[in-house]
Amino acid sequence: MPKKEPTPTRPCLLLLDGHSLAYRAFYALKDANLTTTDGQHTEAVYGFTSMLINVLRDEQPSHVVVCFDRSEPTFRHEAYEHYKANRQETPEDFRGQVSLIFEVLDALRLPYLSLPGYEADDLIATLAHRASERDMNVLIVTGDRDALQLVDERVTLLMTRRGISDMTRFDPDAVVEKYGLTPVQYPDFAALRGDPSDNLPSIPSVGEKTAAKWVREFGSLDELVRRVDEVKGKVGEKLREHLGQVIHNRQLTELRRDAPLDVDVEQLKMGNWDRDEIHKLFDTLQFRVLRDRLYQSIGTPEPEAEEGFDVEVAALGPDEVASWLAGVPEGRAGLAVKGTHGSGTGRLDGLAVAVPADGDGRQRAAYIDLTGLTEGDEAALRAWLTDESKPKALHDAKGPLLALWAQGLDLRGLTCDTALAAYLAMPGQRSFPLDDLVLRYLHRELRAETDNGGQAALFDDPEDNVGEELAVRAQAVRDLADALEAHLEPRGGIRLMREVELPLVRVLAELERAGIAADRDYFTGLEAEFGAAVKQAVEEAHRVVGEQFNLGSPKQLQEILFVKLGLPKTKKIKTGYTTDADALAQLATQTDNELPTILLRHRDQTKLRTTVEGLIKEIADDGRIHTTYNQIIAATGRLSSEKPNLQNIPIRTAEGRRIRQGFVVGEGYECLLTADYSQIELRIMAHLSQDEALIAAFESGHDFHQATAARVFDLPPEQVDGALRARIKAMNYGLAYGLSDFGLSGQLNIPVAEARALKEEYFEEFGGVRDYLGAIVAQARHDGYTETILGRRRYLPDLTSDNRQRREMAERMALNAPIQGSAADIIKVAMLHVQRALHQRELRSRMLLQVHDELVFEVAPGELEALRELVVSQMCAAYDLRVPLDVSVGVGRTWQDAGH
DNA sequence: GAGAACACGTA
DNA sequence: CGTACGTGTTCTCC
Repeated sequence: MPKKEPTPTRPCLLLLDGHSLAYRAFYALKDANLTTTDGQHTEAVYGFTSMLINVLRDEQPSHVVVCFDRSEPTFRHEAYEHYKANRQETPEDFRGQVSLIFEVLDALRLPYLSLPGYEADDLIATLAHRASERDMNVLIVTGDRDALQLVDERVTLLMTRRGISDMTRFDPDAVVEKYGLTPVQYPDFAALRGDPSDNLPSIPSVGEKTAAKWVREFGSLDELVRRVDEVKGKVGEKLREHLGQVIHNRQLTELRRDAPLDVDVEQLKMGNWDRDEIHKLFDTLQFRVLRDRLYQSIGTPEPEAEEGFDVEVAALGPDEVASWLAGVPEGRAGLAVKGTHGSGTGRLDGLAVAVPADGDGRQRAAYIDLTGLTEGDEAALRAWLTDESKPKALHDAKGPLLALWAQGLDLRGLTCDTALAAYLAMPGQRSFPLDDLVLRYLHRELRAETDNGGQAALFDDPEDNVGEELAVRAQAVRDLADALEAHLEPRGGIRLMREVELPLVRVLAELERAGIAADRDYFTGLEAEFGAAVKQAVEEAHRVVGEQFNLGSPKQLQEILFVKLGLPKTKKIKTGYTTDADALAQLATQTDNELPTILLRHRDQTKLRTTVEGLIKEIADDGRIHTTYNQIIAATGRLSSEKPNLQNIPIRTAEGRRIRQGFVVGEGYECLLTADYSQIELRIMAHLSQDEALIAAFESGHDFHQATAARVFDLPPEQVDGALRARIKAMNYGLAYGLSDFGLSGQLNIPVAEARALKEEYFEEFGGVRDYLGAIVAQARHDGYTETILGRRRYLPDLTSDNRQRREMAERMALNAPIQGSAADIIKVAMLHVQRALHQRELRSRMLLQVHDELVFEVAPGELEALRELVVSQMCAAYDLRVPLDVSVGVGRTWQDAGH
């Protein structure tokens, strides 16, 4: 669930443990067996460099240094002769890779260091200490748990989890959450537990659990030693017996913060790397893909430093919230929250409010720690948050809203969501990080400004740092809301935001919170059944081919199908010839070999099995599946659904539909109801094109495809057979996607010439459609964007590209965007109206899902007919098209039964 | 190990 | 050489 709110980037020293990371990389990639052509192994240097590139990209440190161990004995060896005595010899293949890492660091102009007698950890501890004293933030990257002791308010630890780039971020809270110990307590714990990797002995029958329990109970090892007689039982005896050893361990687990390093933190500032040298080195190492990644991710030098935010933040203590909120000036406040959210719920830890500047022009903000509120505070905060007349702005509000709800709070008066506004301004972008938007629209850095420029003002109390960072975000959101509205206003996007997208946030949050009930036992049974079918298909395939192979590997499949069996070649793809379902179906008809059919069945069943597995994993404790809707992903204005994606649950095949039977009505409700728009995109096409023949086809009362086919082939509708209808149906739908003659021919399995002729015949009857489609592309090329019925834009700069492929792609997008996008507009409006009507009539029934043109509801007892009427009327009336909107409804115990 | 490529489900 | 998505698996990287 947890999706952490991003924290602002600020100047910081990045400290890496070279050997620790190199080893991790080596072992993670050992099976990959990476070597250059002359046999030099590169697993460690490759993995280390790959990780380094990512960390530099993601963390954007201002200073960096990589610390290495030395081969000489350290002070720990002197104190304890068996220190690390159990270490295995360095693997042969690892040899020489550390010096290659040095070469990479040289070329990147990144400093690295080591010191005789000290381990990298001690150097890191020392430098972290020195940087802290200078008010810098520190980020440590290592795989060594000993570094946990260094974590504090200013020092964050990224510890590799499994491999090398899968890292956990530890701030003090995270350390406590994970280990139940503070960072300061960690070395005490490590001493008690012992450490096999350092060869520190442990106390017999005392493991991590007991060690941690003692440290928690007594607070520290010192205290435990002082009161060691209080420890009862056998373990107490063992402890007393080994106390000397533990105390000795303790001297070794402490990292030295006073290593005599002759280096000033300021010397570690990042510089520009040597492109030539990188090219040469990567040539010898034969890093091709990595070179591209390097240049792509951090190839462009930093933009010139921008100003930060000048904001005065008050960390509100107990009983200060009410009075502070009472003094908030008129005007829109910016909000920023600290917490996590996902799967229809969340948690809120803190909240920053930035208010309009008053007389002296100084920006004011407050940070409210949600964990320490008095009753009065909470009442005041609740009143302010829910006061419709207090306008507020927030970035990506749906998650915070869920977090507020989980806390028993609510939010009203939201007049701008800066992520939504940015989405409407730049619908093609797929993410909208606040710092990027701030740079783009406000020409500022997302950080606090100080009088001395550069470095952020840091408070003495590190707690205030969280507050300050959040306050900066709140202030940025406030300013950004104004800037984005000013941008959208002349482009006609304000109404769409205020009247559709913004109110929809709450509706989507309600859907996510409700979730849909799942029948876990049923799904489990289904999974087993699909699994058995997969197994059988695998066995059959192996038998037919006469050898074992991986059916899930397109690469091996190509080898089997086209080389070993010599079957006809299929469509070319990058890596050879496709083995997709179309191709396999083709092969099945072309040859006598039963393999393609077996493979198709295997694909089917595998897909179904993994779908069910994915669903089972997402069933929450309440027995329901809570998807997350993304409102700011799809370039056309549609929603998307993730974790899990409930917008692609199978429906086409009977086998697939069985999955829908696992989505059931929840406890206390009567049944599920689904309502979907029939042919909404075609109706929109009729509306937009104003083609009278198409409009007439919708009004004829006949089946639409049948009616259009009748017109094209000049037959009475009753005489249109299935084949003719299918042809025109493919045409009807294809048009909205920019279907080519070639594509149509492929789809209908007819020659291209025939497809072209069919299209001609179609357009003879529906000329308005052709005119419209041509006009829409021309308009989009002229304006640079398309527009939906509600004025939602999609920008398509490629319409004027010299590259034919790109241009034609953009043309198809231009054809489709107004149609798909208008359908998205309509169902969004429908959702708002339905939800409003449900509340107004105080019905207990609730909306659960949206699947582009379908809504799914859970019907409360006795409300079926009222709900049906409400839903149909609201959906039909959502928008006034030239043709009526048709809605069909189904009811049943499961999603499948409620289908139609 | 991460990222790309492939394959496939929905509207 | 039909649009829009999200997810799972395998393979490449060198």
